[in-house]
Amino acid sequence: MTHPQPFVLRDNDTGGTTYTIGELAREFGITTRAIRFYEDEGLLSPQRVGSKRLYRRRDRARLKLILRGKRLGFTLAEMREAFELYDEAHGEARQLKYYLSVLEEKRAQLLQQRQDLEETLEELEQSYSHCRQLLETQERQGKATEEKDLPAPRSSTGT
Amino acid sequence: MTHPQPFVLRDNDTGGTTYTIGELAREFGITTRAIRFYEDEGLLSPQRVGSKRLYRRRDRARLKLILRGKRLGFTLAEMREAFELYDEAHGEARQLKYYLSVLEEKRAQLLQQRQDLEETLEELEQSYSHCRQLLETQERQGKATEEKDLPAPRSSTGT
DNA sequence: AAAAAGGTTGACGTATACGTAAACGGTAAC
DNA sequence: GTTACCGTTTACGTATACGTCAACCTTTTT
Repeated sequence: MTHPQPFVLRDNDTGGTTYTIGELAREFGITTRAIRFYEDEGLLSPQRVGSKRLYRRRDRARLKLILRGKRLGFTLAEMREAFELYDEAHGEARQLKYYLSVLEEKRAQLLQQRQDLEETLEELEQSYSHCRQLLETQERQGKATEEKDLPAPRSSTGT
Repeated sequence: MTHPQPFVLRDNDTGGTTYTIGELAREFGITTRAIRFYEDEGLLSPQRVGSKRLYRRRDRARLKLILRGKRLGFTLAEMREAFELYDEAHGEARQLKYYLSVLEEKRAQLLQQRQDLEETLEELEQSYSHCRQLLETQERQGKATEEKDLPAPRSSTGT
């Protein structure tokens, strides 16, 4: 499995799929600035080829985790903590136990969030169908109305 | 229903349950500063009694919504928008339609978030049981270890 | 050789969501 | 009356997460 590769590495070949910073930025719809920032904050540590950063599958996976974490409201510091713990916890029992306690904490947090989410979704859907009912009633009554499907009908007498 | 109340209002009685800013802050575990800030940002508009703010059931409900929204990652600006739309949408079809489109957008956002959440929870639980297995294996092997249940076992040779 | 298209490191700017302190007003208790 | 406690406004400070230049390399294309 880990025997030396009998091939001559051609230039950019580091023995696996790699990505430039621009490719990742495009793929995930973020800026290169953001990706470098995550590195500054200790969340990524890509290889270097000359002065350029080279991202591998693991880096890409972490970036994915970062973005998902962000959507869930985790701060970059929290995620760095998590990554560090994960990296360090491969052995000693104390580390493992601490890691477990952190995981439980995060779990509780996510469960609370799921609760919030379900509640909000329900209210949102109630609001939605209530609105649709109102609309239907209106449309049956006043057929003389023009102007439909306007995108942003805020105030019309502005400066 | 809306006939004038035949009672003389006694001092603080505004005809319903009311709260001071301090009460709300304590109840929700936030600072009064935060509550005033939400008002500055147009998310709350309590009555005034003299110079003091007086919060009613509706204000409290909104505060609850604000805090839940925050836990879900909504910005204050987004929530103010939502409140304004809700308040304005009680009538005209155009407003209602716009409101509906916004609701759909939010719904999509929340569904994505639920997806993220479920994925994260699953990975977290896998990580959890993997860790526990590691621990059990270790404990069966090395019984000579001391020091258990340490809370934060980070590096010990710091400055 | 010159331009275009990527990459690099600073360094400063910005929006959000408050924290913190100052300086003041009202009122209830001692 | 003064201490304590609650409230008020004004204003500056701060952490997070980048955006936005600037000024500079490479490498490739023309």
